Amino acid sequence: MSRQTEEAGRTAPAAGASPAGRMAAEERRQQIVSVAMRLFSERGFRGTTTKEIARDAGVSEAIIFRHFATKEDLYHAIIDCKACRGGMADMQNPVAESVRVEVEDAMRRGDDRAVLSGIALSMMRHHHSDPDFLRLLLYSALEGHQLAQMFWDLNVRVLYEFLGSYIRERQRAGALREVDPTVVVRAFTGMVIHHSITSILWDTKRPLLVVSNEDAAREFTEIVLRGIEVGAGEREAAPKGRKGARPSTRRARKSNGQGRAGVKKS
Amino acid sequence: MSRQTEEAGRTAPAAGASPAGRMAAEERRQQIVSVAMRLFSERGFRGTTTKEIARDAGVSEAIIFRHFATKEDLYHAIIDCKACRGGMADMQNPVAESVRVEVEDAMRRGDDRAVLSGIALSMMRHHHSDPDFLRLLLYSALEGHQLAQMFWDLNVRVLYEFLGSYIRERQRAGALREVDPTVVVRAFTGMVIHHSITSILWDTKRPLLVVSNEDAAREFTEIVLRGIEVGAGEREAAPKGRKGARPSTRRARKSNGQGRAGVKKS
DNA sequence: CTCCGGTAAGTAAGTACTTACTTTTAATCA
DNA sequence: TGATTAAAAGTAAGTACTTACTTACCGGAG
Repeated sequence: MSRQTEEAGRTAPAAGASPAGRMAAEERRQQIVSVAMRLFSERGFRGTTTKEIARDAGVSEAIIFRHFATKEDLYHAIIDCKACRGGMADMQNPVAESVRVEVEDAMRRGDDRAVLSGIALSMMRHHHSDPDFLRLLLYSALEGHQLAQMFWDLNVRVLYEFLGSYIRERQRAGALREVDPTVVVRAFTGMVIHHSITSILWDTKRPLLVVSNEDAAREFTEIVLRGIEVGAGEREAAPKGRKGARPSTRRARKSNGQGRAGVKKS
Repeated sequence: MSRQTEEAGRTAPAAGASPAGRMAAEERRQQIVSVAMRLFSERGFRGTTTKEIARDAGVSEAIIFRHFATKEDLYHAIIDCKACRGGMADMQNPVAESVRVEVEDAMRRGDDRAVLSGIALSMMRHHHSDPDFLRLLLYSALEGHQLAQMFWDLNVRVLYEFLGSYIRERQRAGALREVDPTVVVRAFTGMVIHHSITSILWDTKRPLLVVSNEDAAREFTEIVLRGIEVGAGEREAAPKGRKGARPSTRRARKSNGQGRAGVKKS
């Protein structure tokens, strides 16, 4: 008993503002969702108890179940609140919208560096500003909840099509060499996402690499772009590898045409 | 139930006649560890019950606690069995050893492509041959268990030093441009690990990219290497970014420690 | 008064872990 | 050889506690 004194101030009848006394239903609902999201992201869905959520929200456990029929329901509320947002597909988010406009503008100019680093920076900023969401997503993927699938379809697939078709276009324009665009997208997003995950999840104490988001975005962009630009000596020639390496483009295009690599039904 | 007939035939120490139920202690211990590892990797440590482990091992729950004092103990047995193995640091593993020899040989020859694709291929093969371990690691990192930290220190740190110092050496030799080697390692491992995680964890149905480990290793290697090789027109010139991009090397070299000329061997 | 946000005190089904007991195995000894 | 014995593999049925979820009842604002 009286365990909630620490957090909620126990409705504190004192004249001062009671921090979490009585809330309107919708307000309380929001608060529970946000507390639950934090805890799910820390301990996973299975690893979080409704009692913990209640304690952190400063209410009794029964309140949770007044607002949400089941724990699973609470999870779905989080999805509704979060799943669709946060990626390039998020039209509602004004920040993401401005990034999209900026990136699409760079696309029109053919400024590959601005395109890639714009995307990378927007992803990294999102990851770092909302690390809980990254953890939530990872847990969701491991635990097999639908948040992961939803995020994948709503954001990742969109990004692959968006970036992939841009790369294809630039290849037709002769600016980029012939590599499977899907491989390039995977490589690029791999750098970015792995960097975020690493610095948020693993590399916290004694970090191997400390770099600002801006610098990281610039470096990654530079590596990938140099990696896929047509070289000085291969402007008009057949797309061949140099320096005695295997002509790696051949294989990739083969695996592309051979089956269902990358390109979907369209 | 004859659930236990599936795994681990019989005890075999004395003349046959073991009715497939009873095992020698060490054998049973091993079996429990392997069952637990599978379940932990599927549902996480918190999400797996000792009852489930017992059922899948075909014994009663009490047997688990005869072999392992606590559930946590069982987790530590998994660490002992798995944590140190599986990376470049694993000297016991003959396969990893041969890869290491191969890669070090390529390093001596200065064959950058063989170095990078050898490392990438070995990582990817390991991920795909033991996907449980990848999931276990991710769960471990999220749940804050020490397996993650141990793996990080024993494998990731080693790889960063190993690859990083090679890149630094090749930069001194004038073969690679001046980027922070740590950034390059992060970019490269990011491609590889993200690709593994993506294809194992997320991209299972309707995959965005289907590519063999060999092709992926070659493509990633090609992108990164072209990305960090000195360009045709910048052999002797000061290392500057081109195409109007910022000179991204500035920051990176600062954190690197500004390597002097001093060519080693090639 | 009467909603309605809030609580205390449940419940049944888990949870990790234990106890008390039986069966199998293999070495020992009359 | 074959009965004796002790240790180890195994089990059924617990214990104390936690879990998601319920029920019955407050009390202050409109």
